[in-house]
Amino acid sequence: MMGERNRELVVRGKSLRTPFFMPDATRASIRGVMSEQLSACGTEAIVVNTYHLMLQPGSDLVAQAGGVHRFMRWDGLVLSDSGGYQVYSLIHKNPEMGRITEEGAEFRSVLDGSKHLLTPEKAMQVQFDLGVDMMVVLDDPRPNSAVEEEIHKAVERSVRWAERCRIEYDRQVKARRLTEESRPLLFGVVQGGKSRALRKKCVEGLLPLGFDGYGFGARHIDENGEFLTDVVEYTASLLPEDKLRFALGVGTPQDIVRFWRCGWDMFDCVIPTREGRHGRLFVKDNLIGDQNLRVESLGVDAVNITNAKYRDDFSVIEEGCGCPTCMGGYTKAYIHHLFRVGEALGGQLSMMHNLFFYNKLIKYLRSVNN
RNA sequence: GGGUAGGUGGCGGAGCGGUCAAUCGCAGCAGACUGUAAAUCUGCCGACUUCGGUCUACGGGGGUUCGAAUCCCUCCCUGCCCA
Repeated sequence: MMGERNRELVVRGKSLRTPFFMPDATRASIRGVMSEQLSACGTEAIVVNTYHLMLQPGSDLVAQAGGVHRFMRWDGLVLSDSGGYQVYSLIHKNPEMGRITEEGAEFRSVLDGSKHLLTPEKAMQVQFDLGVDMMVVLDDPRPNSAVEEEIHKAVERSVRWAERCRIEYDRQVKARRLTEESRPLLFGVVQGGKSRALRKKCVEGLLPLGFDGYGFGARHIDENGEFLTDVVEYTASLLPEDKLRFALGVGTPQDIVRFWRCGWDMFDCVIPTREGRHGRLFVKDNLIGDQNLRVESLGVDAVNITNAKYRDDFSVIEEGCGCPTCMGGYTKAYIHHLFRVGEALGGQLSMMHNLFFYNKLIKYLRSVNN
């Protein structure tokens, strides 16, 4: 098992314990949840997106606002994703949305069709303009179903892009006169799909560049939805113990525990917010007492609040839950009603419950003597 | 009383001789969602079913036709206009 699993780190003057979960505020917002409420849910750090904020409102405007923290009124930590995921979710899934060249990713804007070139250097500059606490190199993720040759090329390109990011990062730190204490952390991202050899090759390319932490990139499940335990565990074993290990886009409560057991300690995912907004609420956290953290015994369940059976269920989502929604006494019948009539408050109450649930899971992981 | 437009599945509303158990939207029932093109998307949505079909259906009744939600007659009922 990995070294110290529950440790405190200080990033730009703010402390944080591992492991931690960051909800995705892609466009500098957790759709309808205020910062005060986020904190009440136990959230300590969030993720914003380079690509989306670059297009709208533009990183220069965020800089003008005094940085993303001030802009969105969030005092906690902020990590920005590089736009690497959009290389995958937009371009690889829809070739008409742009193309990848050695220079960078040429996006056709999802907003108006205009063209935008996101180079590794640009990705760094934008993230510095956003003024985030943690940033990620631009990478080139590929679907796990891609042929090995394609993933091999993506690994090599990701390493070259990581190097360009590293160079631009150092340039920015110097130009902005940032110190060791005030500089943001920089994460490299390990690609390589399902292949041990390619993951290793990628790690070997990234380590000499010296990042503050390393991410597990691309999907962690295969085409059949099976968790790639071997490659997830193997990749973690290749990384220095004193570096942060960031499982990008992870995941379901079960997958977070799986990753954590494999040695990863940072997570971000849209699941708690998106599924909450879609009416799926996590309940029945039975973790307490199971020191082995067997995923099978997690006891995580979910209710679809839009189901007709909740129409007249006047109990809260989960008795004893400390989230703002349950503590506030909002019943299932009420939330059900809000979804029925299309009121945004239904999604907001649900997102808060799910975020609290995720943070409760994280707190439990911190408490487990590993 | 006269004229006129209509009556289609829970609602709205297509269809105007066969390929109609009937486009589509809403409502309803369930599901999906993993570095957010997602307050989105998918499936089901007359009854029964051994899922191949079977039955009852487009206001009621009666015709024409090989065949009618679609054409004709008649009755009933709505909306609008004129008295």
